[in-house]
Amino acid sequence: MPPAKKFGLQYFCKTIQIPSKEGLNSRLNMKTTEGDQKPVIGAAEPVEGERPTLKTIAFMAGLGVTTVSRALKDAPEIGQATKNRVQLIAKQIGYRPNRAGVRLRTGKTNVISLVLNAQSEIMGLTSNMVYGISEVLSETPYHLTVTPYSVKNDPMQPIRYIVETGSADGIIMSRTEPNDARVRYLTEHGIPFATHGRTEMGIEHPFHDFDNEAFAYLSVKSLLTKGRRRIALLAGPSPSVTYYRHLHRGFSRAVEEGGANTVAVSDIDVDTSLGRIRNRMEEIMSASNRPDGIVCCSGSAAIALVAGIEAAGLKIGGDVDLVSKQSTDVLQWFRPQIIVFNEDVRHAGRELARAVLRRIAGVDARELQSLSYPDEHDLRS
Amino acid sequence: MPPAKKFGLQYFCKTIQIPSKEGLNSRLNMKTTEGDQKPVIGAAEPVEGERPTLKTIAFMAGLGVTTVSRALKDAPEIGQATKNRVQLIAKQIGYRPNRAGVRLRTGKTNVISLVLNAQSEIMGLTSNMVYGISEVLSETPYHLTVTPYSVKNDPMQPIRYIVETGSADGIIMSRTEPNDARVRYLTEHGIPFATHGRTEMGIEHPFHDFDNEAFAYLSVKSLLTKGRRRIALLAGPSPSVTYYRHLHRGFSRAVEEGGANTVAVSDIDVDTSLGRIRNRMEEIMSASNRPDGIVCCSGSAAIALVAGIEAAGLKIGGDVDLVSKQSTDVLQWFRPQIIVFNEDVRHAGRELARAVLRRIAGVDARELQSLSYPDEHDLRS
DNA sequence: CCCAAAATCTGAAACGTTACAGGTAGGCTA
DNA sequence: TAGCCTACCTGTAACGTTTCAGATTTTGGG
Repeated sequence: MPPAKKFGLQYFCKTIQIPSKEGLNSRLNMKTTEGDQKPVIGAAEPVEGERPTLKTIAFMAGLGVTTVSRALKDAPEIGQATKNRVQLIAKQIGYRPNRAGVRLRTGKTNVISLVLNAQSEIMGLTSNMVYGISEVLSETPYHLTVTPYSVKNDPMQPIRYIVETGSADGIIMSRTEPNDARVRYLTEHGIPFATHGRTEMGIEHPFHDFDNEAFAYLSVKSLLTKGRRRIALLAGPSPSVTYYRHLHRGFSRAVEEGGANTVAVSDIDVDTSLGRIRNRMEEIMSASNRPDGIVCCSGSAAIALVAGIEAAGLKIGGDVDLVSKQSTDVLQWFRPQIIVFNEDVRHAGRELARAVLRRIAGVDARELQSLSYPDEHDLRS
Repeated sequence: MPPAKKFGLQYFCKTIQIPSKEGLNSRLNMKTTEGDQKPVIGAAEPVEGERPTLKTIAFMAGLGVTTVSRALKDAPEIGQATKNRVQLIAKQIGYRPNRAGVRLRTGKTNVISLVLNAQSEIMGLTSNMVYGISEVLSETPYHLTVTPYSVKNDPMQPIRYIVETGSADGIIMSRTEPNDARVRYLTEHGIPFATHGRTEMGIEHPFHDFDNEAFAYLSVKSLLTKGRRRIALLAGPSPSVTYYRHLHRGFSRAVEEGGANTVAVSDIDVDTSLGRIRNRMEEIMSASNRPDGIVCCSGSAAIALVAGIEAAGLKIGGDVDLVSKQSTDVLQWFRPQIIVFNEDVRHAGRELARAVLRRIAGVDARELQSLSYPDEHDLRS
């Protein structure tokens, strides 16, 4: 808004109280259009097109840079009239603090880093997570940087990098493990973070998690009411990621309560390629002791799974029922329709972002732990 | 690596040539553990746990900060022996330039910003794009920040923000329009960028695009060989995004060449919610002049589309054939199986990242334009 | 063996911000 | 009126880097 800028400059130059001679001179070492000419009053004017700094405002308001800095952050030692004036100028000329300056001086980066595993993309997870986080950050001075790492690499590597180079004020990470080296490391170093998923290591830290135990429990219950007695579970990567345990806990509890039987699904998990899931599923469903009810914890895996079932010549809804978690709504339109529970990953992103921010603000970790509950949708209606 | 650090320090302190008195003293104003004590030789040692800076290396090597800075970037005015020594120390103590320092001094942010529309998530697009870009950036000093914007908001807003605050060295953006205000703005401001998709405004700029014209052409051809004569197209948002035109061009050409007929699909495009696509599709397929062949340019839309077709009581492969573009491999396992063309979005991400980087390096825009060709997979085999 | 040129190296300044340690003016108390 | 306190504002230094304009040493030619 160049017109506002012009207005601001002219308007406020008029209202400057003439400062002492030294004060004035010291304010004149502003960038001039030509390098060598003597400092003249005119030369100290903010150059059109140059980004305004504290110095610009200070000159326009006839104040010191320090005063301006404090006025902008509402410090108590600055008079109200001055604050108003400074803040008005700042707004009019479109002042925005230089991030590099702040970062160099204070060490604050105003960056939140999302550390993700690039391989284990459960359909829609990354994007929804990113958008959820961004929604929250967009109203703050924080930027979001994304740091994916390959599943083959050490998950600690990006974390160490961030800590060593001080490149973020807070970290959000997924694929949390029961005994997570990253959680330990970050806690020891006092770096704020939040995890998608829980740990089991006695360290209190911010997290958001989907209640996978409830999901598995309810899923089995749902299969039981359909008369299914031989239930199988396709879970997360065993047992490295925590929610694998939650799934099994809820699953086993419901199976036992219902007096049903468990059919083990070996060799595949949610990380497995869809092709292998399909093939393995065809094998499993061709065996004599095949399950008649399956719980699956990923939408894309469910699709491969259905393909395998049908390749074995079986019919969903007839020979076997299927319940799946999904983190995007594609399964809604997938056929045959199956029972799904939605995990709202975008909501998780929002929660996680809020958690790190509040953690950075010093809130106790215990107050930043939340769970979201499965939300059943019987798509077969 | 604290052991290496220790080793480096001890080793090199031995090899320091004793510098002149002033030189030595001037080097002693390094951060001491206690604030007020007099500068002693020991106090100037790099503090364990503090991040090393140029000053640390300078002290250890008995050189000036300037020399170290130059030596690390292989400047010609530094002796080879010095360079080797400095670079060795830097490596041993794990020196990494402070980004805020560099950025403040040079204005270089070492950041690439991915500006995305949060709503128009074509299944897997965002994540694959992010991972593709990251793959390339991970071998450079660049970080990736993601700036999503709502489809309701002005697409220019995040772009303006980035330019005004100088928060990135380069920008990657999608949903390119024939006459794209962002492209014009960035070109005028001389900010390096690359677009996913082409413009038609006579400005040469780096881009990567999927050849949607070829995709549509080949798709129709494929339908024609199956005897389909009444062909419909579900395209991108009309006509704001450029590839809408490419799709139609390839589509029309093939339909004309084959002497077939076009069936218009109104009211819906790839941005429409899956629910509305399904419903609208049901209507269209219930009408008397329904198509018998459909080309669809998004995998998730195809799923909703199939649901609509089947809701109308029609059978894929029998009553109607479907060809779709997909940017992830879920359709592979979707049933009924349809003909798909893969767009490798991860590859696009890599291309785009390479393009911005080379653009930043000063390469001519015309050398940074690439197209990727449709890759047919008949999943029905 | 001397001097100029080339080869190396150097400190100071600057980028924009905030923390620190005052400074000044005005009003109040004694 | 002197002394002090409060309210408000100030300049300087520092964060880590690079650029500028030298300074010093080494080399080589005569």
